[in-house]
Amino acid sequence: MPYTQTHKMKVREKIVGSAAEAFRKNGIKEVSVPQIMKGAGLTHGGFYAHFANKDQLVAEACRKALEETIDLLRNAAEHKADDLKIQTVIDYYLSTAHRDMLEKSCILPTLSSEISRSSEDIRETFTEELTRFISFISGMVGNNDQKSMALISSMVGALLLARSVNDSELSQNILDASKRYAKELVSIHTSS
Amino acid sequence: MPYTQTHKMKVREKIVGSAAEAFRKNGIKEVSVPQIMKGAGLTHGGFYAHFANKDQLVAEACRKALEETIDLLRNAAEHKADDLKIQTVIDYYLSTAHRDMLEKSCILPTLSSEISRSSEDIRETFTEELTRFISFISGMVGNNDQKSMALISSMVGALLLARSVNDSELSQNILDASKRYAKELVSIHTSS
DNA sequence: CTTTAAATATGATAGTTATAATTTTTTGTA
DNA sequence: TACAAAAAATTATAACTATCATATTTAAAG
Repeated sequence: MPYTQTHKMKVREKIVGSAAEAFRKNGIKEVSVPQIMKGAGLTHGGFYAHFANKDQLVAEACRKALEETIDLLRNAAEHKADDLKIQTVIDYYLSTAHRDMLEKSCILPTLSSEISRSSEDIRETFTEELTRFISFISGMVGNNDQKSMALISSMVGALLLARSVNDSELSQNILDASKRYAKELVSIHTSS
Repeated sequence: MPYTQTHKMKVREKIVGSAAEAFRKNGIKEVSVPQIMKGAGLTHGGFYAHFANKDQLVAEACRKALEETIDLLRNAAEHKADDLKIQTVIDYYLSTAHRDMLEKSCILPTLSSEISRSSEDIRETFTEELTRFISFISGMVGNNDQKSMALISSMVGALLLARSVNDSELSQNILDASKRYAKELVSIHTSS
């Protein structure tokens, strides 16, 4: 059997990685299969030896990207005291660094609207990963899923809007306002 | 001069309206000029007698859609007591009706990510209208712009995520959680 | 009515897309 | 070193895109 056993897997991973970056930077529909393959150092023809179609790649790229984001946040919060973990996550998520680091950032603000219009397979994968994300945040706010969902929504919406506006002061204000209120939200006592 | 003076204006409005609906339902890139013109009852060729290019139409459609949303929310809150206006807005924005009424709904969750990657003209128009939106909400929360921005981010993110997931129970939970915390946020006393 | 300019439709162009078939290259094994 | 099978590249296709040039229709003004 020519080529090592792991070779195809590695190439496949490279394609998924190329796609995960390109999608975050430019959107799913805006990035073509040839562009993705070029980003992985290949030509477009070989694509269908790895994936049945573009949708399958989209689903995998979303999974990979969301898992990377969870890992990143987990690492950032790892060495903090328990009650500071969520603050760290909020500060990171709503930082200008995260706002401006498009191709490595969280897919939720960038790709969710396209995903909501995508195939069932993509939405299925996305839902699984978002559920994981909710649980991850929930673990930092006293296992309160409601609080976690509200917090995530808040951060996702803020990053989304902060990226859309043309005015850097307004953009910063949106981030700061949400940061402040997200932290208030964390400290609200709830019966749930 | 053949055709009435108002005729071209009316047709133009019709095109903008068709675009505003189609974009919200399917995204900007996903909707072609021929599709928009068909939606307005016309053929594609005449498009460039009305607009210099697609981007110009996108900017106008975004302006129109955001102004319609503000009007809608204003009307919904109009006859409520002052301290209930914002609750009404939150309840409407995070309702399943609004979630499911894609082509008539607020563009912020649906189009913001595409807009963040769009031309300067489009972002400029978007920023103007978002500023208006922030002021509108601010007027309902004691002219607190920070609170307004945090609230809008929260609602936008929640609607976005509620639409993306595959699981209607999770979708409802996201809406409910954000509704609850948005209301808590409104009642937080702030020094700003 | 007839004219005429504006509005709309038809048709064309050059580019891009996802996908598939075919050819070429690669590389572990015999 | 030669071979076989797998991987990747080239090429092809049919459908779509934004935009433009040209033709046709419309309806107001004479």
